[in-house]
Order: sequence, then C-alpha cells, then structure tokens
Amino acid sequence: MASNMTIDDIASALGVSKTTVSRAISGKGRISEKTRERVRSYIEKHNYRPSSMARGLAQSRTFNICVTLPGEYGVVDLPFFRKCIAGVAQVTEREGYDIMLSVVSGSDLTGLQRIVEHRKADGVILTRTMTRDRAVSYLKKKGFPFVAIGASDDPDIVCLDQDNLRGCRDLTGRLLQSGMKRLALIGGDETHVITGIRKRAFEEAHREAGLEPDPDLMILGVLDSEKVDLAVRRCLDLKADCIVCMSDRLAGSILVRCSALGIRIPEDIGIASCYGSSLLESASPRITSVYFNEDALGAEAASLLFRMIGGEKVKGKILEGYTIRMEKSTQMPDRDGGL
Amino acid sequence: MASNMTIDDIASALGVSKTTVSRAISGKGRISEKTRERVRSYIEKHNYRPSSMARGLAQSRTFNICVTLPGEYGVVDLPFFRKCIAGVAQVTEREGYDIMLSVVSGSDLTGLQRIVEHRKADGVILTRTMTRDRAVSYLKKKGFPFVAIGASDDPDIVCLDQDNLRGCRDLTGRLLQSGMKRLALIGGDETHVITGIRKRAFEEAHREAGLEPDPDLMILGVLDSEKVDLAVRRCLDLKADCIVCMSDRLAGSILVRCSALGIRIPEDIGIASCYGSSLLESASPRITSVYFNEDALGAEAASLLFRMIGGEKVKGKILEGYTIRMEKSTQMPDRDGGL
DNA sequence: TTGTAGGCGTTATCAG
DNA sequence: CTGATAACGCCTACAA
Repeated sequence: MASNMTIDDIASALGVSKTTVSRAISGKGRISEKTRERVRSYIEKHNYRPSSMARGLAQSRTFNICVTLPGEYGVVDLPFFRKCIAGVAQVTEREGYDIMLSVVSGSDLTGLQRIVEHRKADGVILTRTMTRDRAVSYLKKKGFPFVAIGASDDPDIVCLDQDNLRGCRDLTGRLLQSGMKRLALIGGDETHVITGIRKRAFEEAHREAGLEPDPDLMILGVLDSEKVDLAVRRCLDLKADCIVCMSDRLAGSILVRCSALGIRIPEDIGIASCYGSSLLESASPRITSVYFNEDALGAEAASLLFRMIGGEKVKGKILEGYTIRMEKSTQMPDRDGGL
Repeated sequence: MASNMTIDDIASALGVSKTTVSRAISGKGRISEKTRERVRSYIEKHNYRPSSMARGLAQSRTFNICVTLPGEYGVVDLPFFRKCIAGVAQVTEREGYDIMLSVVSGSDLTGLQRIVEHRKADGVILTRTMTRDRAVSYLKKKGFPFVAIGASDDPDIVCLDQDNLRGCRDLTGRLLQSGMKRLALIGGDETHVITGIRKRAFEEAHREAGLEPDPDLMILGVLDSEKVDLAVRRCLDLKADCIVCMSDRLAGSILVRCSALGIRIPEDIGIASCYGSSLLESASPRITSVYFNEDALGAEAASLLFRMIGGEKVKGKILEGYTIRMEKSTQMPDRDGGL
C-alpha cells in the first residue's frame, strides 16, 4: 500500500503544486472543479490519507479528545462508562476526531496532565465528578476545554448530567404509592455530589406524599461490606418495607448480604436501585430501578465539547428522560395477612 | 502558564541553540553536564513540555498505542476490558505513551482504520479475537504492529492469552474429584476460538479422570435466553450434577433462569463458570469459577507491542497462572441421602 | 485559478 | 561539546 504517500507525491504526480492538492482536500480556497476532481480521484485510487500529525502541527489541533476513565477497581460502574464512550465515539467519528483514554486513579492525574500538557488532545470529557475534583480544578486552572459528566456544585464549569433528581424522586414516589410506607435509603461515598442529590430526591418524594422519611433509615457512607451488613440489619430491625439503594453496586452487595442472611426478597424486605445497569442483570429477583440513556449522555457531552473547542460559550445542562422499571424485588407481599 | 513555550524560547532565553536544548532534553548526543543542568532547571521552573505532535512529526512516531473496545452491548465482558486497560496504561505510562481508544463494532472497522491510516498510533492492541477476525486481517495486510489478546488459530500473528485450557481443565477436574460425575458444559458462540479451547479442556479433564463426557450434555451455541432455557432443561432432564458455564455472562443468565424455574443452586444442580469476573459478584449463591490476572494480560500485551514497535521479532505466548475459587454454587449436597 | 515561500515545533545531520 | 541547517508533512498568507 501507499501508506506513506505525501501531498507532495500527489502534487508532482499530477503536475500541480501541493497548495492545489491541499485545497482540493480541505475544500478551502477557490479551485477549479476539474482539478479538484482530478485530485480527488487520484487520492481515492491510491488510498491516500493525510498525516494527522502534520496537519495537527500546522493547525495546532490534534483532532483528539480525551475521555477519562476512573481507575479504581470495583467502585466504578462499568456499563455506564462503556455506553458513554459509545455515545462519544459516535460524535467524534462524525467530526473526524479520535478518542484518547486517560485512566485517572483517585487523585493521580499524571496521565491526564501528560495529555493536556503535551497537547495530545483538544478537549477532555470527565466521566465522573466528585465534590472537590482535582481533575476539574486542574483543567479549570489550565483553561483547557472540558465537559464533566455528572453533577457538580461548581456553577462555572460545563457539566452534563442525567436527571437523577427526578428519576430518584419518581422512583421513591412510586414505591410509596405502592404501599411501602417505610423506606430506607442506603448510599455510598458522601463526597460524591450525586449522593447528595439522591438524598434530596428521597426526601422530596416523601414530602410530596405528605410523609417524613425516618432519619435512622437514611444510611450514607456505606463503603464496605461490614457497613453493608450493619445497614441491612438496621433496616430489618427498624422494620423497613423496602431499601432504596443509591447505586447498582450497592444493590448488588445488599442482595448478596440478604441472601447470606437468609432474608428473602421481596417477601422480607424490598430492594430498589436508583441506577439500573447490566451489573444487576444476573441478579435474582430482578431489581426495580431507574434507567437512563447513557449513550445520549456521551454523545451530548461530545457535542458540547466540540462547540467549546469551536470557541462557543456553552452552558451545562441536565439531560431529561429516564425509565423506571418496577420488578419483582419491590412487589408488596401479603405481609400483613400472610404472617 | 507558559503552556505554549517552545524549544526556541528556551534556547534564546538561555543563550544557546535549540539543538543544545533538544539534546539536553532527550539525553542524546554529548553535552556538558553544566549546560544540561541549566536547561533542565529552566524547564523545571517554567514547566515546559515538548509538543508531542512536533516531536512525532520529526521522528515519525505518535507516542500512542491504540486499544480496541468491542462495541456490542451486553456481549462483552466489561470488567475484563477494564482491568486490561489498566494494565496497558501502566506500561504506556512508563514509556511515555498514551492510549487511543477505538470502538470496533462487529465488522465495522472504520474507527480503527482511521487511526491506522492517519497514523495516529504506532501499534494496536486487540482486546478480543474471533476465528476470522476482520481487524486481524486488516492489520496484517497493512503490516501494522499489533498484538491480539485472546486465542487465535493464526500461527503468524502475535497473540497473548490466559491459560484458559489449563484453568478450565483444572476446574473440571476438581469438580469431578469432588464427586460430581455428570457434568454439563454450556457454551456460547462457536466462532470464538475460546469456545473450542474450553470444550477441549472439558473433555481432557474427563479423560484424565478416566471418564467420558456425555455428548448430550455439551451444549454450544447458546446465544439467547431461549437457548439458555432449553439448555438448562436438558441438563435437568439428563440429571447432570453440575453445569460448567463457559463465561460469566452465561453463568449469570443460567442463574436467573434457574431461579425463575424454582431450581435451587446447589441443591438441585451445581453451577460453575470458566471465567470469574465482577459480573458475578452480586450473584447468589457465589459461583465457583476460575480467575485470571487481567492486569497482567494488559501489561504484558503492551510490553510485547513496544518490543514489536522497537523492531524486535516477538512471539505470542500464554500467560500462566490462574486461581480457582470453589464456592457454594458447587457444594455437593447430600443429594443421595437427602431426597 | 494556481503557485511560492514560510511556518508549525521538534529531531537529525553535519560541520565547526 | 555546540550550532547552523535541513528535514518531517501539512497549511496559509501573499503573489502571480
């Protein structure tokens, strides 16, 4: 293959200057239809592709965007990331861009920094945010274009989120409506913005139903299996009807715990998750949860980023739309009569 | 920030030529320790970072490697990919390289092709292989350096695999030893090389134990939930002691199916998986399975790739080492006496 | 409409 | 040990 053909080769082969060839390719500048076609067909025939590095150097653009991937094991919602990326890929493809991946583990930003400082990408998509996110403050300080997926309390960064507030509120509301009056809420890391949002949603749904959530049943900071154990026991002791878990992982662990303790779902207690993903696919019984459109999230993030790169001032937003699937895990048993 | 400082700026600031600066940075060529230190400290102080594009253009290297991510939903083992990437990242980091991601959906290689043809990466790591893999033949034809993770029947490509044969054989052996004599094997896509390997391992373990597997209990091509249903029924009808599932996903579906049918694990039938991943974490009971070191796989793949890029002739290999965790899902119940 | 020349930021060559 | 100077492959005034 003519893998290393340059614009010069084409020029001399066609007896024109490389400027002409360049114009024929980029479409910029006036050029006769005839020569353009001549160049085009030559390129087609010899399967020429411009070197992105040379092009990048000349235009000081990389035609890459960087997507971060949280590096901690077991903490991350993989399916989420995956669909997100797929959404991003759709858009980058359309724009002739490619994706760089940076694994960001905790507070270790070295990978991201290298990419930014070596100018290997034109912008960044952060796939997770925390309340005091070091990646966010780094990029902000650098003035590097980025959009953050997830909630943020910082008003002047561009971020894009799913409608977690409504989704979780709606879920809670429907559980209350279905007759489960004593709901427990179990959540993880309190430094994640999302945790605060879901807590608020849980409370709001109660108020809307004219109820008050029991503070003893709102258990946050549940980060390891001991804590899970404790939380589950408390829910049972306090006779909760149903546990609303903030994440799919949490729901998974709780499920395992319950099964180990011989607690039946939903007969003894119900379980619902604020976030549905394929992680729960193999769970039994099926878990009631809220589903969001994660592809759309990635795609939208990429679109926003491209507009930023293009110099436009853009604002973050919340992507509407979610689906609640009520499953067996929250089917009210005949608990009163049955026992 | 002096984000756009060039080597020229440094040169004139220090009153030397850019050649000298370049040498001080790269370490190539003779240069006095004194000037080297002068340059080094200036760079340090002003936080200068060379432009990778300019460097790339000059050396015709990109300092990127591309990792492919299968694009199909629900078919892919995410945790695997994730750990793999983490392993790759470790090595790339060390080499001053970065990772480009290409989502390859089925036979759609356009993303990968763009990266290769526009010379955006120096090599590729394929994270999955199939018997007639289009990505493989494409890269081979292009003569582009790549290593494939997973099994392959093509002898002249560099590929790197886990010791699936031994792992699965060992698992099967231990199940047979534990007293389960009638084992069933359920597997998915027969076009995946790995499927053939696991089948062979299953058979070999039987022979080693002086047994013959029942051909009716070796059910391949189980790709959708109907097939799962059928397969499970057959296992029950034919009174299998235990089902050996080729993948974690398959194990998950089978678990769900059993639970729906009211079949108890391990009382009615046991379940084991040839591949352990966090997908099964939330499963209950815990599933016996084989665990591989996926980080090591990614890291090793990257190392091999770098050696190829460096011009070395390398050969593929099989990464040794795995762990079998026997869990509740295969605990022989007192089936004879009990019923 | 087309071509010439210079620049993007680095490395490599070859003299001093 | 150091410094001009020419690549690397493409883009873009400016000129013709």
